[in-house]
Amino acid sequence: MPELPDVEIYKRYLDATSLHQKIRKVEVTNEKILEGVSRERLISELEGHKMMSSLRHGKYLFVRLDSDRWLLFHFGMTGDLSFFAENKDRPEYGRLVLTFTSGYCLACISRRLLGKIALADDPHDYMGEKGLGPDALSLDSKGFEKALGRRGMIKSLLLNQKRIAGIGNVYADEILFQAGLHPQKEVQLLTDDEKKVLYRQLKYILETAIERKADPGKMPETWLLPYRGREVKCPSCKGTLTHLKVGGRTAWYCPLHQKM
DNA sequence: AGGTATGTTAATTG
DNA sequence: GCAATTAACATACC
Repeated sequence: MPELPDVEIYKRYLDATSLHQKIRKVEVTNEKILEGVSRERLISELEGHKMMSSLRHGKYLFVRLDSDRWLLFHFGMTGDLSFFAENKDRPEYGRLVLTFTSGYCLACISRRLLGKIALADDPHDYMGEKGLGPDALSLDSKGFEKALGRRGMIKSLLLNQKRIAGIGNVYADEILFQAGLHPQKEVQLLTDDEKKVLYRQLKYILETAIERKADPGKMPETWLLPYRGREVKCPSCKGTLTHLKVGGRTAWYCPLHQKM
C-alpha cells in the first residue's frame, strides 16, 4: 500500500537491514518490472556491489550504490520490501531478489507488477525527467500554495504527482477529511484560511502516519482511515460516511462536515 | 461472474 | 495548454 508514509517506512527498513552488505547474487524473476534496463545489465551493475545510502522522494525510493550509480524502486499498488534468511521464508512475488554475502536476502515484491525498478545516474535528474513535483513533506506553506496551482478539484491536485509528490488515494481522503474540505472543491475557491488548514493537516497526517509505521490498523480513531470503505457514522460529527468517484478513484468523505 | 483494489500513463474529449 | 475521463497494465479478493 505504498504512499509516501509507506515508502518512508520501506526506506527505514532497507537502511536498517541491507546497507553496506556485499551483494553476492541477483535474481530478476520477472523482467516486466524493469524500466530502461535489461536483466543482464542490472545484474552486472549490482553483483559484487553494496548499497550505501538511500533517499526517498514522494513514492520513489533511490538507493546509492558504491559505484555512485543509483538503484530505484517505485512500488505501484502492490509493492513491498522483504528481508529474510536465504533458503527460508522466501516471500511470493519477489521480482528482484538480492542475496548478500551474509546469507540474508532483500526482495522487492510486486504482486501486480505495477511498480518499476530502474537504474539512474542521479535521482534529481530522474525526478526532473518524470516531472515529479516537490516531496510533500519538504514543502513549506508557501511552496504548498504554489504547488496547488489555480484550477481543478482539490483531491485531483493532491493526487497529482507532478504538483506534489507522495500523496495517494487513502491519505488524500484523510487530509481532506481532517481539513473539512469536500474532495470536489475547486481549488480556486479555497480561502487563505482553508489553504493554511489544508497545509497543516497534510503535514500532520503524513508525519503521524509515519510515526505509526504506516500501519492502517494503528491510525487514530478520530481518522477516516479506520472507517474507510464503510457507510458508517463519521468519527468527527453526526454525518454518515459516503463515497464518490473523483479522477477515477474512490473518494470517501463525510458529506456533513466536508464543505464544498 | 463481475466489480473493486493503496499507482501511473496514454489516449481522448471538453 | 489544462483538466477530466477512461482504459490499460496483472492479480487477488469479495
